[in-house]
Amino acid sequence: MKFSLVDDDIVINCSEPFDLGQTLNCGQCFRFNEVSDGCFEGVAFNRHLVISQDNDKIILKGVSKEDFKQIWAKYFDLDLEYNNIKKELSKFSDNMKQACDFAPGIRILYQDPWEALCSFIISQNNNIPRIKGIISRLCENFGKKIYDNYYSFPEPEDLKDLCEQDLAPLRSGFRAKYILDAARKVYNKEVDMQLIHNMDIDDARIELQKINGVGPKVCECTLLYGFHRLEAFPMDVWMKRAMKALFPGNTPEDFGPFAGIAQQYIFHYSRNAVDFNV
DNA sequence: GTCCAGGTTTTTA
DNA sequence: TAAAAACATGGA
Repeated sequence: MKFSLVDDDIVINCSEPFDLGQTLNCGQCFRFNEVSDGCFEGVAFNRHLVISQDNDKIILKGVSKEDFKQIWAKYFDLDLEYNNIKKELSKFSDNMKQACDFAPGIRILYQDPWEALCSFIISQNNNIPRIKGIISRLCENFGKKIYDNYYSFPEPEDLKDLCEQDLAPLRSGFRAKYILDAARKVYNKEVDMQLIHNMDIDDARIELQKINGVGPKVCECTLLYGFHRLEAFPMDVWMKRAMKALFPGNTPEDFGPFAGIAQQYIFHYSRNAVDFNV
Protein backbone atom coordinates (compact mmCIF):
# COMPACT_ATOMS: atom_id res chain seq x y z
CA MET A 1 0.00 0.00 0.00
CA LYS A 2 1.15 3.51 -0.73
CA PHE A 3 2.35 5.76 2.02
CA SER A 4 3.84 9.22 2.37
CA LEU A 5 5.68 11.25 4.95
CA VAL A 6 3.59 14.27 6.00
CA ASP A 7 5.26 16.54 8.52
CA ASP A 8 6.53 14.01 11.06
CA ASP A 9 3.81 11.44 10.43
CA ILE A 10 3.39 8.50 8.10
CA VAL A 11 0.15 8.54 6.14
CA ILE A 12 -1.07 5.35 4.47
CA ASN A 13 -3.50 5.72 1.60
CA CYS A 14 -5.46 2.50 1.78
CA SER A 15 -5.91 0.83 -1.57
CA GLU A 16 -6.68 -2.43 0.22
CA PRO A 17 -9.13 -3.19 3.02
CA PHE A 18 -7.76 -1.93 6.33
CA ASP A 19 -9.94 -0.99 9.27
CA LEU A 20 -7.93 -0.14 12.35
CA GLY A 21 -10.73 -0.81 14.82
CA GLN A 22 -11.62 -4.14 13.28
CA THR A 23 -7.97 -5.18 13.11
CA LEU A 24 -6.98 -4.18 16.64
CA ASN A 25 -10.23 -5.21 18.35
CA CYS A 26 -10.83 -8.63 16.80
CA GLY A 27 -9.06 -10.58 19.51
CA GLN A 28 -5.68 -11.14 17.86
CA CYS A 29 -3.69 -8.61 19.91
CA PHE A 30 -4.03 -7.26 23.42
CA ARG A 31 -1.85 -4.18 23.71
CA PHE A 32 -3.76 -1.49 21.81
CA ASN A 33 -6.57 0.62 23.21
CA GLU A 34 -8.88 3.11 21.55
CA VAL A 35 -8.02 6.37 23.28
CA SER A 36 -10.39 8.51 21.23
CA ASP A 37 -12.69 7.98 18.26
CA GLY A 38 -10.68 6.06 15.62
CA CYS A 39 -7.40 6.67 17.43
CA PHE A 40 -5.46 3.82 19.03
CA GLU A 41 -2.45 3.80 21.28
CA GLY A 42 -0.26 0.88 22.21
CA VAL A 43 3.05 -0.92 22.05
CA ALA A 44 4.62 -3.47 19.71
CA PHE A 45 8.25 -4.38 19.03
CA ASN A 46 9.45 -2.12 21.84
CA ARG A 47 7.87 0.91 20.22
CA HIS A 48 5.06 3.10 21.41
CA LEU A 49 2.59 3.89 18.62
CA VAL A 50 -0.27 6.35 18.17
CA ILE A 51 -2.25 5.42 15.09
CA SER A 52 -5.57 6.75 13.81
CA GLN A 53 -7.89 6.31 10.90
CA ASP A 54 -9.83 8.83 8.87
CA ASN A 55 -11.68 6.96 6.13
CA ASP A 56 -9.04 5.70 3.68
CA LYS A 57 -6.18 7.40 5.47
CA ILE A 58 -4.28 5.86 8.32
CA ILE A 59 -1.89 8.10 10.22
CA LEU A 60 1.05 6.85 12.30
CA LYS A 61 2.06 9.72 14.49
CA GLY A 62 5.72 10.70 14.67
CA VAL A 63 6.92 7.57 12.90
CA SER A 64 10.06 7.67 10.76
CA LYS A 65 10.23 6.24 7.28
CA GLU A 66 12.74 3.64 8.49
CA ASP A 67 10.58 2.45 11.37
CA PHE A 68 7.56 2.33 9.15
CA LYS A 69 9.26 0.17 6.56
CA GLN A 70 11.05 -2.10 9.00
CA ILE A 71 8.45 -2.44 11.72
CA TRP A 72 4.95 -1.23 11.00
CA ALA A 73 4.46 -2.17 7.37
CA LYS A 74 5.27 -5.73 8.35
CA TYR A 75 3.24 -5.58 11.58
CA PHE A 76 0.11 -4.49 9.73
CA ASP A 77 0.79 -6.92 6.87
CA LEU A 78 0.58 -4.15 4.27
CA ASP A 79 2.13 -6.13 1.42
CA LEU A 80 -0.49 -8.85 1.35
CA GLU A 81 -3.45 -8.38 -0.98
CA TYR A 82 -6.45 -9.19 1.14
CA ASN A 83 -8.92 -8.35 -1.64
CA ASN A 84 -7.72 -11.28 -3.71
CA ILE A 85 -7.63 -13.64 -0.75
CA LYS A 86 -11.13 -12.73 0.37
CA LYS A 87 -12.44 -13.11 -3.14
CA GLU A 88 -11.10 -16.66 -3.16
CA LEU A 89 -12.37 -17.42 0.34
CA SER A 90 -15.83 -16.08 -0.49
CA LYS A 91 -16.20 -18.71 -3.19
CA PHE A 92 -16.04 -21.38 -0.50
CA SER A 93 -19.63 -20.88 0.62
CA ASP A 94 -22.26 -18.25 1.26
CA ASN A 95 -21.50 -18.32 4.99
CA MET A 96 -17.83 -17.71 4.29
CA LYS A 97 -18.74 -14.74 2.11
CA GLN A 98 -20.98 -13.38 4.88
CA ALA A 99 -18.11 -13.65 7.36
CA CYS A 100 -15.73 -11.87 4.97
CA ASP A 101 -18.23 -9.10 4.37
CA PHE A 102 -19.06 -8.58 8.04
CA ALA A 103 -15.73 -6.95 8.97
CA PRO A 104 -13.88 -6.58 5.68
CA GLY A 105 -11.11 -4.42 7.13
CA ILE A 106 -9.52 -7.05 9.37
CA ARG A 107 -5.87 -7.80 8.64
CA ILE A 108 -3.76 -10.45 10.38
CA LEU A 109 -1.06 -8.73 12.40
CA TYR A 110 2.50 -10.06 12.30
CA GLN A 111 3.34 -9.84 15.97
CA ASP A 112 6.48 -10.75 17.85
CA PRO A 113 6.49 -14.56 18.21
CA TRP A 114 7.40 -14.60 21.89
CA GLU A 115 4.78 -11.99 22.73
CA ALA A 116 2.13 -13.94 20.82
CA LEU A 117 3.10 -17.17 22.56
CA CYS A 118 3.00 -15.62 26.00
CA SER A 119 -0.21 -13.69 25.32
CA PHE A 120 -2.13 -16.73 24.16
CA ILE A 121 -0.87 -18.81 27.07
CA ILE A 122 -2.51 -16.17 29.23
CA SER A 123 -5.64 -16.22 27.09
CA GLN A 124 -6.62 -19.78 28.00
CA ASN A 125 -9.92 -20.13 29.86
CA ASN A 126 -9.96 -16.35 30.23
CA ASN A 127 -11.82 -13.36 28.82
CA ILE A 128 -10.39 -10.59 26.71
CA PRO A 129 -10.59 -7.69 29.21
CA ARG A 130 -8.80 -9.79 31.82
CA ILE A 131 -6.22 -11.04 29.30
CA LYS A 132 -5.41 -7.41 28.52
CA GLY A 133 -5.14 -6.58 32.20
CA ILE A 134 -2.75 -9.43 32.96
CA ILE A 135 -0.54 -8.60 29.96
CA SER A 136 -0.53 -4.95 30.92
CA ARG A 137 0.64 -5.82 34.45
CA LEU A 138 3.23 -8.23 33.03
CA CYS A 139 4.72 -5.39 30.99
CA GLU A 140 4.55 -2.82 33.79
CA ASN A 141 6.25 -5.16 36.23
CA PHE A 142 8.90 -6.77 34.05
CA GLY A 143 9.19 -4.77 30.82
CA LYS A 144 11.12 -1.57 30.20
CA LYS A 145 9.55 1.84 30.29
CA ILE A 146 9.35 3.15 26.75
CA TYR A 147 7.29 6.28 26.95
CA ASP A 148 5.05 7.77 29.62
CA ASN A 149 3.06 4.85 31.04
CA TYR A 150 3.90 2.48 28.21
CA TYR A 151 6.16 -0.52 28.69
CA SER A 152 7.84 -3.05 26.43
CA PHE A 153 6.83 -6.68 26.51
CA PRO A 154 9.36 -8.49 28.77
CA GLU A 155 11.79 -10.83 27.04
CA PRO A 156 12.21 -14.48 28.08
CA GLU A 157 15.46 -13.41 29.70
CA ASP A 158 13.59 -10.96 31.92
CA LEU A 159 11.34 -13.74 33.26
CA LYS A 160 13.41 -16.93 33.22
CA ASP A 161 14.77 -16.63 36.78
CA LEU A 162 11.52 -15.62 38.44
CA CYS A 163 9.31 -17.88 40.53
CA GLU A 164 5.53 -18.13 40.64
CA GLN A 165 5.39 -15.85 43.63
CA ASP A 166 7.16 -13.12 41.69
CA LEU A 167 4.30 -13.21 39.19
CA ALA A 168 1.63 -12.82 41.88
CA PRO A 169 1.04 -9.13 41.01
CA LEU A 170 -0.18 -10.22 37.58
CA ARG A 171 -3.09 -12.19 39.10
CA SER A 172 -2.74 -14.62 36.24
CA GLY A 173 -3.79 -17.58 38.36
CA PHE A 174 -2.72 -21.06 37.28
CA ARG A 175 -1.16 -19.60 34.10
CA ALA A 176 1.85 -18.19 35.98
CA LYS A 177 3.74 -21.49 35.93
CA TYR A 178 3.07 -21.79 32.19
CA ILE A 179 4.51 -18.33 31.53
CA LEU A 180 7.67 -19.29 33.42
CA ASP A 181 8.02 -22.62 31.62
CA ALA A 182 7.68 -20.82 28.29
CA ALA A 183 10.26 -18.18 29.25
CA ARG A 184 12.77 -20.82 30.31
CA LYS A 185 12.34 -23.08 27.32
CA VAL A 186 12.48 -20.22 24.84
CA TYR A 187 15.47 -18.66 26.60
CA ASN A 188 17.55 -21.83 26.64
CA LYS A 189 16.37 -22.70 23.13
CA GLU A 190 14.77 -25.95 24.20
CA VAL A 191 12.09 -24.38 22.03
CA ASP A 192 13.96 -22.45 19.36
CA MET A 193 11.83 -19.62 18.07
CA GLN A 194 14.29 -18.86 15.27
CA LEU A 195 14.19 -22.39 13.90
CA ILE A 196 10.39 -22.50 14.03
CA HIS A 197 10.23 -19.81 11.33
CA ASN A 198 11.55 -22.22 8.73
CA MET A 199 10.07 -25.44 10.05
CA ASP A 200 7.43 -27.54 8.43
CA ILE A 201 4.23 -26.52 10.22
CA ASP A 202 3.65 -29.91 11.83
CA ASP A 203 7.18 -29.87 13.26
CA ALA A 204 6.57 -26.33 14.50
CA ARG A 205 3.42 -27.56 16.25
CA ILE A 206 5.33 -30.30 18.04
CA GLU A 207 8.07 -27.83 19.00
CA LEU A 208 5.71 -25.25 20.53
CA GLN A 209 3.69 -27.85 22.41
CA LYS A 210 6.83 -28.87 24.32
CA ILE A 211 5.88 -25.97 26.57
CA ASN A 212 3.69 -26.79 29.52
CA GLY A 213 0.41 -24.95 29.08
CA VAL A 214 0.62 -24.89 25.29
CA GLY A 215 -1.92 -27.14 23.60
CA PRO A 216 -3.36 -27.11 20.09
CA LYS A 217 -5.27 -23.83 20.38
CA VAL A 218 -2.49 -21.71 21.91
CA CYS A 219 -0.08 -23.29 19.44
CA GLU A 220 -2.21 -22.33 16.42
CA CYS A 221 -2.60 -18.76 17.70
CA THR A 222 1.16 -18.46 18.13
CA LEU A 223 1.78 -19.74 14.63
CA LEU A 224 -0.85 -17.50 13.05
CA TYR A 225 -0.28 -14.24 14.92
CA GLY A 226 3.38 -14.60 15.92
CA PHE A 227 4.86 -16.46 12.97
CA HIS A 228 2.42 -15.32 10.32
CA ARG A 229 1.71 -18.90 9.31
CA LEU A 230 -1.51 -18.06 7.52
CA GLU A 231 -2.61 -21.68 7.24
CA ALA A 232 -2.76 -22.05 11.05
CA PHE A 233 -6.34 -22.34 12.28
CA PRO A 234 -7.02 -21.81 16.00
CA MET A 235 -10.09 -23.74 17.20
CA ASP A 236 -11.52 -22.17 20.33
CA VAL A 237 -15.03 -22.55 21.71
CA TRP A 238 -16.36 -19.93 19.28
CA MET A 239 -14.80 -21.57 16.26
CA LYS A 240 -16.11 -24.99 17.29
CA ARG A 241 -19.62 -23.57 17.52
CA ALA A 242 -19.20 -21.72 14.23
CA MET A 243 -17.82 -24.74 12.37
CA LYS A 244 -20.72 -26.88 13.54
CA ALA A 245 -23.36 -24.32 12.64
CA LEU A 246 -21.94 -22.68 9.50
CA PHE A 247 -19.48 -25.20 8.01
CA PRO A 248 -20.74 -28.67 8.97
CA GLY A 249 -18.40 -31.43 7.85
CA ASN A 250 -15.57 -29.05 6.96
CA THR A 251 -12.05 -29.10 8.39
CA PRO A 252 -9.47 -26.29 8.63
CA GLU A 253 -7.57 -27.71 5.65
CA ASP A 254 -10.64 -27.22 3.47
CA PHE A 255 -10.10 -23.45 3.63
CA GLY A 256 -6.71 -23.70 1.93
CA PRO A 257 -3.39 -21.89 2.43
CA PHE A 258 -5.10 -18.83 3.94
CA ALA A 259 -7.27 -20.80 6.37
CA GLY A 260 -6.02 -18.64 9.23
CA ILE A 261 -7.41 -15.53 7.61
CA ALA A 262 -10.72 -17.32 7.04
CA GLN A 263 -10.64 -18.30 10.70
CA GLN A 264 -10.24 -14.68 11.81
CA TYR A 265 -13.23 -13.53 9.76
CA ILE A 266 -15.33 -16.45 10.99
CA PHE A 267 -14.30 -15.88 14.61
CA HIS A 268 -15.18 -12.19 14.56
CA TYR A 269 -18.40 -12.78 12.66
CA SER A 270 -19.52 -15.53 15.07
CA ARG A 271 -18.81 -13.46 18.14
CA ASN A 272 -20.53 -10.37 16.89
CA ALA A 273 -23.22 -11.32 14.40
CA VAL A 274 -24.38 -14.90 14.79
CA ASP A 275 -26.99 -16.02 17.29
CA PHE A 276 -26.25 -19.68 17.95
CA ASN A 277 -29.42 -20.13 20.00
CA VAL A 278 -31.76 -20.11 17.03
C1' DG B 1 -23.94 -17.93 45.27
C1' DT B 2 -23.39 -19.51 40.20
C1' DC B 3 -21.63 -19.23 35.73
C1' DC B 4 -18.37 -18.19 32.31
C1' DA B 5 -14.10 -16.68 29.86
C1' DG B 6 -10.01 -17.18 22.28
C1' DG B 7 -7.78 -24.26 27.08
C1' DT B 8 -4.59 -27.44 29.14
C1' DT B 9 -3.29 -30.61 32.56
C1' DT B 10 -4.39 -33.92 35.90
C1' DT B 11 -7.29 -37.22 37.67
C1' DT B 12 -10.56 -40.75 37.35
C1' DA B 13 -13.17 -44.79 35.45
C1' DT C 1 -7.96 -44.31 25.87
C1' DA C 2 -11.60 -41.15 26.89
C1' DA C 3 -14.30 -38.39 29.65
C1' DA C 4 -14.49 -35.41 33.89
C1' DA C 5 -12.62 -32.39 37.08
C1' DA C 6 -9.36 -29.00 38.49
C1' DC C 7 -6.99 -25.00 37.63
C1' DA C 8 -7.03 -18.80 39.63
C1' DT C 9 -9.34 -14.75 38.90
C1' DG C 10 -12.95 -11.41 38.40
C1' DG C 11 -17.09 -9.60 36.14
C1' DA C 12 -22.00 -10.44 35.04
